Amino acid sequence: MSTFAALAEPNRRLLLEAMIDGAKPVNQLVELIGQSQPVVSKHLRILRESGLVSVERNGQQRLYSINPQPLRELDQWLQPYRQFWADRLDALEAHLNNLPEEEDR
Amino acid sequence: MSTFAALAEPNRRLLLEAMIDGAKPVNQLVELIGQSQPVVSKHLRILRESGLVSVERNGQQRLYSINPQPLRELDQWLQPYRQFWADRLDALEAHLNNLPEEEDR
DNA sequence: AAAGAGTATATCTATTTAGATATATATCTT
DNA sequence: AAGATATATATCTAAATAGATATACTCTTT
Repeated sequence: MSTFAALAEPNRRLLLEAMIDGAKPVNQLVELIGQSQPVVSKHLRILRESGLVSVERNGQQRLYSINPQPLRELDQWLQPYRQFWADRLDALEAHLNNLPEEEDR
Repeated sequence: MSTFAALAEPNRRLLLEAMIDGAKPVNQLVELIGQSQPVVSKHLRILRESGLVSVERNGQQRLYSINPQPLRELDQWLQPYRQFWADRLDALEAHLNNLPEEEDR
């Protein structure tokens, strides 16, 4: 399944978003998205097969985490369209505003 | 339909890509993606309803062009994931490298 | 006004897909 | 080893969707 198709399902986007702050076991993901465990496992399988997440065993749990490569490619796919919403300086400024915060130095 | 769902269909992505260099009438788009006219019109309707394209009449033709707003939002959706493939400086550098070319000044 | 060109819509069908339910597999605990 | 816990898979069903075909609409040309 393409990255776009994998991301087309809202619950799968929720699952990804839940992993932004780190790897999560399935039972935590089940709670977070409020769907049955088999449904969550099925979505996770699709995310896995699309390369969007990786799994790691930890005892009887499986820890799912984000695999950034397909998202990177999505970022690149967007490239030719960026000309439509900004000239060079605006794009740079927007990018700087979007960067994660950090202490002054 | 969500932006993601609209973009999940390969022919719709082809249609969008065909509009990168400017507005195009339906018959040109039909040729470019090699699908029947009704199928193309259907895909264009979905792109329209998702806000990804705009139409303008020109005599008996309809000119379709890219409407960037949803793609912009997709770009913003990606933001929290960018930390996974770069630290701040790398991200900035990558962004600068990605900007459209322009003459020196 | 009639004919033709460009495009949209309606309807049908086959395929895909999300979620439900039941069950299997693997690990841990006692 | 038996039970409990965590997760995956199989099967079914209802809904969504892409493409095919037929037809309607609108503008232009004659």
